[in-house]
Amino acid sequence: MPTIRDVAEKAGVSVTTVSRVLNNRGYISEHTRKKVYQAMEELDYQPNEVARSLFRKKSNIIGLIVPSIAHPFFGELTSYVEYYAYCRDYKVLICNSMLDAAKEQEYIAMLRRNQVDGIIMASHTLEVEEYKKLDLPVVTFERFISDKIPYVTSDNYQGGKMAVELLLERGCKKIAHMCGSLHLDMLANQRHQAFLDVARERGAVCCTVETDMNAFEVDKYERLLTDLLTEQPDIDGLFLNSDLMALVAITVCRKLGKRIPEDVKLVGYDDVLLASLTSPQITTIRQPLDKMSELAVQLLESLIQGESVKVENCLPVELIERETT
Amino acid sequence: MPTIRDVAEKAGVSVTTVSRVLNNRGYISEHTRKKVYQAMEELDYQPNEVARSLFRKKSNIIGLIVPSIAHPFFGELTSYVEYYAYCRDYKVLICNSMLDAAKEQEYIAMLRRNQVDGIIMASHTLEVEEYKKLDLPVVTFERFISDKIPYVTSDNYQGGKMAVELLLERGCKKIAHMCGSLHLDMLANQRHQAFLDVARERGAVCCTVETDMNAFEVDKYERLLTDLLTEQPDIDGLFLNSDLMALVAITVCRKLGKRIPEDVKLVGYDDVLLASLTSPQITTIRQPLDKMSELAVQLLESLIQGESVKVENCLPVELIERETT
DNA sequence: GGACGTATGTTAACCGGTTGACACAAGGGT
DNA sequence: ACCCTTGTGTCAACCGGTTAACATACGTCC
Repeated sequence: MPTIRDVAEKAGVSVTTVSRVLNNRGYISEHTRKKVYQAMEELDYQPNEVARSLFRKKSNIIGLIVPSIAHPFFGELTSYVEYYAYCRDYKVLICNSMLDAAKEQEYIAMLRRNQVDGIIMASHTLEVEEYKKLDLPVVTFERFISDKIPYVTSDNYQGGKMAVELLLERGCKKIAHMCGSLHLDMLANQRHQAFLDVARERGAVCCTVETDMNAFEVDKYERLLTDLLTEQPDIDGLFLNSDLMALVAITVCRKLGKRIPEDVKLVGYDDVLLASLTSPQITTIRQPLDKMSELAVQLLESLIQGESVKVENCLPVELIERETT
Repeated sequence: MPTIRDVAEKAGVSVTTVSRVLNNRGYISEHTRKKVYQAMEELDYQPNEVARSLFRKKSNIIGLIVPSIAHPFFGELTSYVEYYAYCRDYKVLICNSMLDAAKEQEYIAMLRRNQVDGIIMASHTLEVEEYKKLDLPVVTFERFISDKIPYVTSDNYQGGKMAVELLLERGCKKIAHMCGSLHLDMLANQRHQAFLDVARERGAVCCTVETDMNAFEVDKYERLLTDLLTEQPDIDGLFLNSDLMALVAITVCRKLGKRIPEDVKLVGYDDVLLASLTSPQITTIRQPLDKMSELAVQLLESLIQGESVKVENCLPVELIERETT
């Protein structure tokens, strides 16, 4: 790899001059500028960003911690975050926490060692206190940590409400909600609150299935749903916290010989790409993932630049009715 | 952020001593080591990896270029690559080329600027020559560049062969293959070669649909498949180059009133998580993505360490028959 | 002829680590 | 008494850039 010295030599100028060209500061004649660019071209020179980062105390790298990029929701999220970050000249280091608290903490330490300018947290296995200690700019998805840490979310309560109301309107008598662990106070838990509130208000029978903390696995979903629907065969409405869960639910219903939407109705969540590609297509609550990701990147950049930002950033959800209701 | 100087001061030793503790070199008494560790603990010190990278000329970061992480295949791939890389103490910078050649080239330049130790390329929009010029360790997925650049692939010809043979065995008379652009000489094109060979050998009528270079979009697949199946309604077997395409094909067939597998049989490719979650579940050719990713990381690490490695790394595929055949 | 703007070079410090050379001291072994 | 091992410190150079301070040189304008 050629260095700035090689460029200077080749162009017949000083290192300072090359640096001035590179950073557009001070006086540079058109002639010299051309010579320098040409030398860079010939050497295929690329400035060493590691050296620049060290000096500037800014790496232009952000960390993104997700449970697993293999999960369609987080895959799409990552894709958007990377896109919007790159537009603002930030690179993304990815971390798959696999919903493992120790791993998540290790990742955070790693990101600090690597001097990332900020972190977007979409995995939350740690207690609030752990995040509060962080001296870095942080933006979270779907979790309130403190009034210093902005979060991006969508209107979970409204989403849960619309989902359940739709199920009841379509005639469901006994409904169930499948969600992740309710132990950590995630904003997504508001979906469950809405589920409970609406069910009570309308006098519907309801029950809840919490998937375990450490399981993001389809097998687990399948087992839980199979158990649920065999133990309580009169359940005729399912509200699922992700489209992936809904996808599994479709499979399980088919295996149990339950027709959708005749015998059981489903509402998923997220509206990932897949939701419209399944058979039947999944009725779901759409989170504006594109906008949410853009906003997260925007907020993080503002924090990095020392600006203060709104802490709560809640975007509207939308009911997309398809074929499972 | 505390520096090594702060640690030295707090522990009452010299910077050199702290560095020796950090890197386990030279003589250090147990007593001093403890003092230093305690100081690091108290300050919550993390060594600045940017400074270390600069000195060592090694960033312990690798770049991963994929078309889009939102695509389930590449999402899973990325997840595995990140996992195996992290096990070997490498961090991953992600790049979504979106199958855009200019973007891909920009990403490569960016990765060089950032001094990544190597690149895993799973997106290939550029001509072979462009990759040959790279002075970095590179491992590719599914593409032969030169005998200097190792590649990881699965047995594409065999995969194509098994897929088509299955379709014909199940009684298909007119089959079609949907694949990406055949323009660039990707190893995945061997699937198409196998498709043609087997079809000719068995005297089956066949045709091909190439998706456009720049389209990774489901809409595009849908349009192409709809056109195909309406213009040639006697097609009764589809071989699709990814499970995502197969998923779209299921939707299209349903819209056109064609039953699967009675009227049309499908074979997908990859065996991503989704393939077994759809209704009907997709018969597919399984690529051992986990092993392939691990191998890619292993190879890259070997290259980084200056070892020489086998150029061709081909893993076996497996036919997973499910419900679409 | 002096002031000023433009253009470039020289030098040195700095970012936060790592490393080698060398000095020095304490303790043990012979 | 001397050598060796162990433990620690000081100092300086280095990685590849950036930047401030200062010097110098050429035009040009008044």
